[in-house]
Amino acid sequence: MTDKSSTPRQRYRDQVRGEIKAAALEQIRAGGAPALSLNAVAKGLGLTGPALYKYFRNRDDLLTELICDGYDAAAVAMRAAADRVADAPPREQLLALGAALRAWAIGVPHVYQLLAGTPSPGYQAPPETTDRARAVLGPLLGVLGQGDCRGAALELRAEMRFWLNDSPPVEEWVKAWAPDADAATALAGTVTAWARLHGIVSLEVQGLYGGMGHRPATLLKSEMETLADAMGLPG
Amino acid sequence: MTDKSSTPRQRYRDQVRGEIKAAALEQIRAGGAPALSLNAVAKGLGLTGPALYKYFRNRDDLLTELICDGYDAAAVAMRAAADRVADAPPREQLLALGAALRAWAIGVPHVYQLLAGTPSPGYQAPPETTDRARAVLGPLLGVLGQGDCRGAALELRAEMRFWLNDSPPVEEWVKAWAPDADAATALAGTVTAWARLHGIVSLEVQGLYGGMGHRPATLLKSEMETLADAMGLPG
DNA sequence: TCTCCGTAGTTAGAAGCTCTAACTTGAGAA
DNA sequence: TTCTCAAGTTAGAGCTTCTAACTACGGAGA
Repeated sequence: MTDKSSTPRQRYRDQVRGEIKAAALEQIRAGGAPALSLNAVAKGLGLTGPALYKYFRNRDDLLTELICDGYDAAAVAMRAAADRVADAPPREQLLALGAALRAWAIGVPHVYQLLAGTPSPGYQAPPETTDRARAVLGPLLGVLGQGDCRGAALELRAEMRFWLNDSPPVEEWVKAWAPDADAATALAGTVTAWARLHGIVSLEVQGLYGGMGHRPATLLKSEMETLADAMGLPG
Repeated sequence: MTDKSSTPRQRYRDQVRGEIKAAALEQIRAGGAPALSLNAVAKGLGLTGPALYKYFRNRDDLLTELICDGYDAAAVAMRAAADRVADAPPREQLLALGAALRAWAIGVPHVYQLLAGTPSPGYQAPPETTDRARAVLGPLLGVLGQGDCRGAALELRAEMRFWLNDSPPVEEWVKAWAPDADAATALAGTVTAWARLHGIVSLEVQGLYGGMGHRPATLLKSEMETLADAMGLPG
């Protein structure tokens, strides 16, 4: 069986698709998702506008692919960070994962905004983004599964148990990343970490700290340390 | 001196401006900020497109006004909540303020997204939004100023001192809302609360909890309780 | 080697958008 | 009662997404 992706036509097609995506990202970097113009992208590549419709069904299709690529890149960054500190104590792992997500996000703020925002009138995120988002958060499950809820987090953990019972995919996801941990504990810690990280990072990439004199890194460190304390993470 | 806002011309003008804003908000509610079309708004009011330019300089102008209105509404909601629990212990005040912001946001999710996102290609938030955002967070200063940083938050507080020294408007803002508190402590607690609230609420209004079985209210309560613990708030 | 198919790219154009310019009309002010 | 000026109109430039119909060429098979 001939490798389908290696016929000259297919290779050319893949390359052009890549160039289109790169040019589109550049436009989004300069002016946000609403500024993406297929016409301008085409012109930049020496084509006319309608030619792009041979490569992407429409504008939303292109955006969706960029969003999926974004999730994948974030997941790679998280995984790399997790590997780097695999032998460190859990508390340090949590700090490293938080710092990694922020570092990735501020390196490509327009991509982070793409993942978080509504890029287009009536845009609906396709279902496959859920899986990709879970891959980004996966490494957190393994770390926070080593902790233990206490105080106000107990109620949260109780609710996570219901969620786990209702949704087999979620249960599988947790089991895959934290096989030995109590699933509800890992999930409660991860959801908390997710919300904290997203709050800090999204305020930063949207420039809402503008004119604020503090460094988001300090806030992030403080928040991850506090979470490690609250979850009793050793290290 | 005749009241300028009561000449018939002016009253008519104010009313039409109000109708335009209401129709615009309705469009944004239905399809997000990028879906706002001045043409469609005008048609809905029985006018032709260009007529709107007698009332708003351009599309961004209208958006800016909607954003300012949004901040004002959020500030009113926060202030009302603060008044309602003025006699309660600080911990309960913090919980109430957090719940109030979330309740306001999920009541008008499109407005919250408007405040947080990039509504238009190249849109630049005007400087007056900073003051309005501070009015929203103000009540938190008074509550968290009654606490005390410890552990990992000490480093954050140290950074807040620099910020206070560098920026007189910030110092004034804190003094206005928490005159008797240590300004850096109040600020550190408020920035932390802000980031946590924004993380939880923005994930919710953007539907990123979609298919997640948990109730954001539980996460919010847990996070505010944890913060109250970390700041040693009595209650 | 020659033929033919299909894909890449083209132009033309519909329908929409923001926004400007120039005009008309009618309500309030003097 | 007259005059002024704001409100609203039409026309149109220049942009957008996206469809339809056409051309031309590269690669696969006879």
